[in-house]
Amino acid sequence: MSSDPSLTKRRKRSSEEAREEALNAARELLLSGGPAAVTLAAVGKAAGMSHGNVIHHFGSAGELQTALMGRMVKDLSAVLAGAVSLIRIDEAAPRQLTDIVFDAFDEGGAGYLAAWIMLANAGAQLEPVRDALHDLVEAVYQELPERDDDARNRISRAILLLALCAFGDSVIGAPLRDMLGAGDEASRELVTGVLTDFLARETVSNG
Amino acid sequence: MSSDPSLTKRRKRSSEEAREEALNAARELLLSGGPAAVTLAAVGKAAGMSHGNVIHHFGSAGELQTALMGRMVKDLSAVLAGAVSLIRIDEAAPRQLTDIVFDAFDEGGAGYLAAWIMLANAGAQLEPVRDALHDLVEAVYQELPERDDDARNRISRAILLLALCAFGDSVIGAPLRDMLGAGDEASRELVTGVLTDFLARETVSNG
DNA sequence: AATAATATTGACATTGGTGTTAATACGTCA
DNA sequence: TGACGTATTAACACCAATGTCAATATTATT
Repeated sequence: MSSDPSLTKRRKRSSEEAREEALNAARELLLSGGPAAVTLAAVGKAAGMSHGNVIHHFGSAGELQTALMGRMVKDLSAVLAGAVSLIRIDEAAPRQLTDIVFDAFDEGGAGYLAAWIMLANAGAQLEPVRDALHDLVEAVYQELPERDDDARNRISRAILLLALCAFGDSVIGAPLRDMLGAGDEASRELVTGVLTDFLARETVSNG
Repeated sequence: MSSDPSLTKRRKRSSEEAREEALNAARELLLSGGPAAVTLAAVGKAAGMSHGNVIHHFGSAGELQTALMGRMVKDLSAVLAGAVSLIRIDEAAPRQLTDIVFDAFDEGGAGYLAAWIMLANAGAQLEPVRDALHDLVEAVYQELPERDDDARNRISRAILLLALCAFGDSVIGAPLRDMLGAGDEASRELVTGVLTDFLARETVSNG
């Protein structure tokens, strides 16, 4: 009775596949149930494997967490990087930029994951985003008619505001918009309007 | 050996005091170590009491968590409400408004706590903030020279953007500003500039 | 087909957080 | 001062999550 061929239904994935499926399951669990819901047993069950197998592929629960953070940052960076090639400065540019960054923080719950990273004191994990943001600033800058330090500075500030709003909206936007009686698109329209000014005007009043 | 007077140094607080000290300890633990650091034992130790006593005052770990969320929302609402009386529409108003709301999210780690609430799927806990935001919108509105539906709508949008940025900056602002080479005050200066336009201009481009 | 490599599992030990309880110390009030 | 209410504690039981390990199934290789 120790070996019953009819009942054996193991599925053997490659190491990469197993990790990928486990990470997908972990991400969904985090988004649906919060950090506390991401346990080895829960991830294993959702991914169709034993919790011991999850440890086998990641080493420990902490390393699974780190891998999940790394994957999210990688995805977020990739979306931003992919957006760079689409940048064109015309009348539709502000809304396009807004949608790209807002979508980047929405898709796959990147904003939620970023918040989780910050709460877990793992801010250093966000480092790879730095290059993506720099590339984004540079791409917009190169499209400007007049290029100087002030212009680059202006773009940099615009991207900062855009990222802050995109992040904020992805995490707490829904209840906030509801409280203020604003529609689903309110945040994006708002930021689009601000960006339009930023890209059009010469300088920005400060202090 | 069951009673040794020389070693007894119990400190008996009132029920309110005990709860308050425990909540303060819990908040600090959450900010310094993340959600996982908020355990009954840790809270008890930080507050100078046994973990059993924490349960005695809150009923359960979950109720301690709920109480902490409620306390944070109450504090945040109070700061916003207290700001209402200070609102004056003059040249310094935008920066003043910005500082009030940014400080509200910074003080006591309100932004971090709000993010934690959203991650824990407890968004309903934020409900009391609704009134505070409405009052803030109304206060600014009453200071406007021309008052109509469009004006109130404009204020409402401005408060939305302000809240989004204040929240975002409190949680992820530091690393973001660092990535973009912006100074500590960059976010506030940025939002102040936007608010200045919002309060000055007639309408806002949308769509 | 046989062998090697490894993905996979189930059972177990361990740790840590939660919650219970009986006993005890502290403050209040008669 | 003595009694009462309760804040407080230590010790315990319980459970869930983590991690270990030996055995087994599955795929690839020769």
